[in-house]
Formats: sequence, structure tokens, C-alpha cells
Amino acid sequence: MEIEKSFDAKKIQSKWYKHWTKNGYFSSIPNEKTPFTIVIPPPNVTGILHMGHMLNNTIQDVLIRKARLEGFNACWVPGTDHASIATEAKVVKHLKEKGIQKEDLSRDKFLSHAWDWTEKYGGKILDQLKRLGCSCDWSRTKFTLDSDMSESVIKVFIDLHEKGLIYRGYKMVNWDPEAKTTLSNEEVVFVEEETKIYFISYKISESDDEIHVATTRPETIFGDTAIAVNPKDTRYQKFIGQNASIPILNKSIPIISDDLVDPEFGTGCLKITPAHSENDKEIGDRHNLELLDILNDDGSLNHFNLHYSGMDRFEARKKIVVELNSMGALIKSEPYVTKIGRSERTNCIIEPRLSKQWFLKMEKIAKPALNAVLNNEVQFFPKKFKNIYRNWMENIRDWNISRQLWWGHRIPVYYYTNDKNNYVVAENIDEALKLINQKKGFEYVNKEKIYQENDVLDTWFSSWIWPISVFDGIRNPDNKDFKYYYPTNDLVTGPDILFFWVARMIVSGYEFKKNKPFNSVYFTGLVRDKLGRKMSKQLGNSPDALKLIDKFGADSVRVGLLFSAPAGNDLLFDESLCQQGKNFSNKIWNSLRLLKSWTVSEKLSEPKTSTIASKWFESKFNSKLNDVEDFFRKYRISDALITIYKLIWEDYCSWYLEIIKPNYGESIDQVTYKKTLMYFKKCLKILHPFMPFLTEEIWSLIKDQKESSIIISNWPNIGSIDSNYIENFQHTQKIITNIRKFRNVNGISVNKRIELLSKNKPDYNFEFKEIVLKLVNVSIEFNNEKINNNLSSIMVESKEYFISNNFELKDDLSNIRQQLDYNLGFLKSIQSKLNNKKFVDNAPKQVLLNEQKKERDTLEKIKILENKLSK
RNA sequence: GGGCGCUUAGCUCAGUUGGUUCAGAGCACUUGGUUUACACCCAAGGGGUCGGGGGUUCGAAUCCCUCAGCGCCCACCA
Repeated sequence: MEIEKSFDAKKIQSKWYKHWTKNGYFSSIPNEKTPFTIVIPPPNVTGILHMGHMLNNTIQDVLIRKARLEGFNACWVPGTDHASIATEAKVVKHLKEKGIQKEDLSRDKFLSHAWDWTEKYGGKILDQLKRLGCSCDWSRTKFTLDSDMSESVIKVFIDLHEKGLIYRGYKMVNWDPEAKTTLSNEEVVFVEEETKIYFISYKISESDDEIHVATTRPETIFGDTAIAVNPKDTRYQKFIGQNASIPILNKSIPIISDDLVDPEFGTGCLKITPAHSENDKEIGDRHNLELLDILNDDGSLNHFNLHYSGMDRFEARKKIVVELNSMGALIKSEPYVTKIGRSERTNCIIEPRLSKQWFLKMEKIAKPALNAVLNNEVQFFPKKFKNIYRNWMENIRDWNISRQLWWGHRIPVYYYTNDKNNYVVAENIDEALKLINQKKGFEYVNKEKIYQENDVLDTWFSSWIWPISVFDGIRNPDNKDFKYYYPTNDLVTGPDILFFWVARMIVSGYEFKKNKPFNSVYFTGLVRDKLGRKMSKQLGNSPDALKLIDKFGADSVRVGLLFSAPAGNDLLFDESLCQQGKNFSNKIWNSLRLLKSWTVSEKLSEPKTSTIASKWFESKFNSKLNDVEDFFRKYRISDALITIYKLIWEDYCSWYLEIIKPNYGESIDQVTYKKTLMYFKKCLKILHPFMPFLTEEIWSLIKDQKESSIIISNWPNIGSIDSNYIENFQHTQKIITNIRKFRNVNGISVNKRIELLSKNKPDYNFEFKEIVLKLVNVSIEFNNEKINNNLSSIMVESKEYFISNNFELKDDLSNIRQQLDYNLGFLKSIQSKLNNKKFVDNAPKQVLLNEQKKERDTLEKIKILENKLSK
């Protein structure tokens, strides 16, 4: 069969993906096998695939494909998130472009636009994951706004409310003036920015004195209700109890004292705006100060602000500064660097604002989740996130779960009077009606008099139950799927949503199911460019994920990403990594071509070189597979991949194939051929999770008739490892290397050498193999001799030399002490080695006996030294 | 301010309880090589005071102290 010289990924990718789905290899239903489950971190429904997704989902696919090969019932549940703020913002923007204002639409009308949008653009990202090769069970695809998923969310809300964990509170919250909604603390990102600090003079009433305050927010002066100084601050003692006048407004406010004021900062005088600062609120509460909210929902100033009413807050700041200056109330302004909070979604500067919102009490329900991670019931990889998690969970604050948006799960709270303190919580309006009419003291009401809360729930309030709700475990706790798949095995996600999502999922798992949602969490790093910068649209340094797949093939991009992605470490991505992946594909492809080019003879005996090579390779393969398994256990996916990469490229191609390949024009014996085919298949199997398309294609070209797809073949077992063979061969490799070096140094090329050796039949394989054969024999003898001489093959010679030299006693007492210490130390090292399970398991008997003898010798030596010393 | 982590080859990083896989890997680089699977290749090679200083130890990349630099999380900042 003619096989093309280089591997073309494009030609085969969609073919195999169709093959896999058509045969249902991805789908999973509960059976007698052990399940292995992963739920996808649901991407935004209207999102598009970026590098972070690619990394994250490649890792999940590697884990799930490996589990499938290992014979688990592998189930990877895909889905998308409605992402309320992000999607609503997109829809609002889209409508605006069409000349439609959200404010002009009814809730229902807006939602129908949002659904149109979602249907048009939604789920594209899932198709993109297919191109990457992700083996999700697509029949289980979920969307957080699906009716069953929504019902679960509502049920959970009702449950928590009944437990008294949900309350409506008037608190300082983060207000996003662009999205016009509140945000949870986690949704606010603080970044240091350059701004200005203004020093403003307030006149003391009925006096010529004035008091100076420092503020970065002069536009809030109309919300001031006091000026505070530290009670111990001698400079301002005289003012305490007096009044000062707000410039422009000429409103008189009291000067009070409070410990919270830092005399060192600014002027030592703090203007108090209780409605727009947490600290000020605290001080305000202590002194019974009035709360003056001076902002509109969109961030413009409201009617309290005289001629600034309706003006945007930053515009007003400029104008107010000008006015203050012109009236002499502005002392000075200085550049100032402070941390500004911005909305994670809209990037808009957030306003602290007092507002009535729904909150979930976290402290009590967080405890089991904290303990679960501390005692490793849920394991974090890498471990460092355990402490970060602990820190957050131990200081957890109540979760603001309401959002002033329409796109999302509408809070199931029904009011039945104008007083919002009178409400019921129910699954729907009919249930609500029943509940209301059961209440004593209320006359019969009908549906028209009931109105539902306008706010929707935070997006994360639906995703925090994702591992439960995708299996319908909230509505039907006893259903087969949920009982079978939950708890899931691994969660793969970025550390940026540790608090948003991971922590809360663990909380919800224990709260609703008394069980963890997953065994392990693998935190990926951030994908950066090769200069270490974050990928961003502005910088234009984020490669188009799909173009990369087109250019290099999905397999190459997958391994390109994984080559340098140790868990939790940021990944500096560069296209050259994909090129490396592509080169690897080609290397493997060509080893297939080599195999296919051979004619197999009838001969049933293999040459001695082949016997040696195959025995060596078997041991080598097993020992590397052992390493790979170990890396997987530690979730060191990159290391596992690199181990396989080297095993295939160096050990299989460069050494094994070079040794066994027949001379030019000759055929290969059956035994060697069959073994080689077997080794190749084993290599492909362990590579399959990383490079599914390539391995499936090659598999199809070499498999037996009775064998089916590689995707459902089996993960190889670790066979016996004969370390003698590995070591002997290592020795041989060294000698061969030296010969090659010698040849290079002398500048004689292989071809020239061949010419010299034989003018009739140029064959460097011949020469190479002769050398191998001779050297292997020599080295086996050499090593056996070593063992017979009671010299451990794992002891480095130099060390032996060192030790034997130090055993020679000098008649110098000052040296004896030192020698004693040396020997004690050496004894310790031998003993620790003999206690080491790994060493005992792997060392040949003779080596062990040898070590024990050394131990005895050392003890003897120590006795002699001690005797000498005591004399 | 509280917490966590990092600093090892030109780059990205491994390096388990201190010793014998301890100074490593991949990439990059240098040199030599294509009539025979693969130049998307083969072979050989150069490169590091393990951030600085101090300590413990017979022995330190590894443990302790200290200094310097970098990063992350939380809180606060008029």
C-alpha cells in the first residue's frame, strides 16, 4: 500500500470524529462497570473557543480517554452557561445597534430577543470543542436555563430559604452602573490606577476657621453627612462637636470623632458619605448619621446634587473641582495611586452603594466544604490552592445572589402586598397563591394581586449545583444516573474561578447531597503569550484557536499546549509548540511507513540483535509506562506526555527500530515483525488520549480484523521490568555513542565509511547492528562480572572510590572522630536505602546482600573507631 | 496590613524523606551528515557559584535564619 510521505491531519479528523460519534463511543449509560465522570466547566453559551478553553478541555479529554481505555464507564457531560451579565450585556448592545432600548421593552419581549440571540449564536463553542476532538457525551448536553436545570435552581432556593439561610438585607453592595445591577464581591476586580486626591476646605460654622479633608471622590460631597476626626488627634480637638459647611451646597454637617479615622492619612479629617462607602457606613451607624444616596442607577448624580443632577459621575467630578477651585475651597490636588474596583464583566468602575438585596448566609454551610478540602476528601492539584481556599473559606462572607437583570433565573419570591416584607417563596405563582391564602390574617387574594420579585439570581447560583443538576439529582435524588455518576471524579478548571465556582460547588455538594461533588480538582494555569503577557483582544496576541487547528491539526495543537503546561503554572504559548507537535505526528507517521515498507519472510527465528533489542524495549516500555502512571496519579499531565514523547521518539524509533530494521533489500522475520507491531500498538494506545486522531488513523492501518477502534481498545498493563536489561543496554548505548563521536571527530561520514568497508554493498545498518550485537554481549558479560565481584551495579564507581579511601585509617586521633562521623552517616544512608521499598523491590538479590554486607562492615568499622577513640 | 508561592542552562520548567537516577528534561543554539521510514530527519556537542549572604550537618538545590527580586489571593486605602 502506498502511504503518503507526510501526515495530513486535515484529511482524517472529521472522518474519525464522525466514526466515534456514530458508533456511540462517547455516550455513557449506567452499567456494571465503575464510572469515571467529569462535568465540563460550562462555557458561556454565546462564547467562542479561546486558548484557555483549548487547554482546559484538552486536559479533560486526556483524562476521560485514558479512563475509557482503562475500562471505566467514562462519562464527560458537556453544557453551557447562560452567563447572565455577559449575555444580557451582549443582547442589550445588539438591540441598541438596532435602535432598541432595553428600557422600552417589556421583560417578556426582552427575553424573547435574548432567546433569539442565544439560539442564533449559542452552542457554537460546543461545535468547536468537537473540532478539538473532545469526547463528550453529547446526548447529555445541558444548558443552565433548560427547564429541568431551572427547576433545580428554584428548588434549591426554596430549600435554602426554608432553612433560614436566605434573607433580604439592606447592605453596602457593589453596583455596576453599566449593567445596572449589583455584583458579588468576587465579581469586582481591584486594580491599581492613577488618579488624583483633592484637598477640600469646609468652613466651620459661625467662625472663620476651616477644616480640610482629603478625598479622591469630590463628586460625593453632596452625600456628606459628617466630618470625622480621630479622638486622639490633638490638632482637631477643638472642632469636635462643632459644625462645618459643605461647599457649594452650604449644608451644615457635624464634626464627630471616631477611632476608625487614621490621623496619619491625608489631613486626618475624613468626610463621611455613609451611603457610598463601607467604612463611612460603619461610622455613620455609630453616630446615627443620615444616609444620602446621591446616585442614579446609571451612575449619574440624582436630585440631591443641585445643578449637577443628571450629570455623569466623572463629568460631575471635573466640574465640581472647577467650581470648588473658583470659590477657593480647593486647597490642592495631588496625583494619587489607589485601587479601583471594576466589574469583572463590563469593566465599568463599580460604586459601593446601599441597597436591598438577597443574600445567602455562608458561614455555616461552608464548614463541611472547608473540612473536606483540609482533610483531602477533595484533593487540589497543585496543593498550593488548598491554603488559598482555606483562607477564603475561613473568612467567608454572605453571598449577594440577586441581580437586577432579566436574563437568568427569576427569584421565586412572590409579594402580595405593597409592603415587600410580605412575601412567600414558591415554585410558581399557583403554589404562591396557595401559600398566601394559607396565611392567617390575610383575606383571600387572587393571582392578579401577586407579583414576583423582579431580580434574577446570580449566574453562579445555577452553576454551583452543576455536578448535581446535570444528573437531575436535585429534582430526583434517587434517579439511576445521579446515584451512579455522583460524586464525579475530576474537575478541570482555572484558578480564577476557585471562589466563584469551585468552592461553592463543594459547599453545595455537602449541603444538598452530604457528599463531595468531585474527588480531585486540577487547576490549569493561564495561557499567556511567549513574552508572558496575558492573552487579550487589545494586544492582539491571542491566536485564533480554530485557525491553529486548521494549520497544525487538532492533535498537534493539543500536544503543543500540553508540552509546557504543568498544573497551576501559567503556560507561555507559542505556535512553535504546535509545530513540535506536528513534527511528532510526522515522526510517528513515518515509523508507520517503515513498518509498511517491509516484506515479511516465512522465517520463524529472529536474529540475536532483535532478541536483545526486544527484551530491552519491553523492559524500557514497562518502566516508562510505570512513570507515566505515576505522573497521571499526580496529575502531571505534561510530564506524562513528555515521557511518552521520548519513549516513542528516542527509545522506539531511534534505538529499537534502528536495531531491528532489516538490511536494505532484505525481508524481516515473522517473529520480529509481530513483536514490533505489538510494541507500536502499545505506544499508540498510551498516546491516544493526547493525539486521538493520529492514533486512530494509524491504528486503522495496522489493526487486526477482529480489533475495533483504538478509542475503545485497552490501556496496556505494566509488564515485568528487567532492570538488568535496561542497564546493560544503557552501557551499550554509551559505547555506541562514543563510537559515533569518534567517527564525527575524525570527520568520516557514515557513507564514506560504508564505501571503505564495502564497495559492493553499502549498508550502514549492517555495520550499526554488528556493533550493537558485539557490544551488548560484551556489556552483559561486563555487568555480570561486576555483580559477581560484589559490586553493586547501581553504585557509582566514584562514590565507591571515595568510600574505600576513607575506610583507610590513619593513626591520627583527630581524624578518627571525623571518620566515625563519616561512617555513621554512611551507615545511615545504607539503612535508609534498605528501608526504601522502591529500592528493595527493584534491586536484584545480590545487590541487596551486598548492601547488607556493607552495613555489617560499616558497623564493624564504627566499633573499631569507637574503641580507638575511647583509648 | 493578612495569607500563599516562586527565584536551577539562552527560554520554559523537573528535581519526593538531605547521600548513590544530583546537577536534569524539552525547546533553542553550535558542529557534522540525505541515493535506503522521516531535513517536519539523523548524530555529536557546548551551557548553570541551583537569586545573594550566613547557619545546621560527615554531607545541602533540598532543612533553618537573613537580605534582595518576582508573582498570586484576601482585606483596606479619605
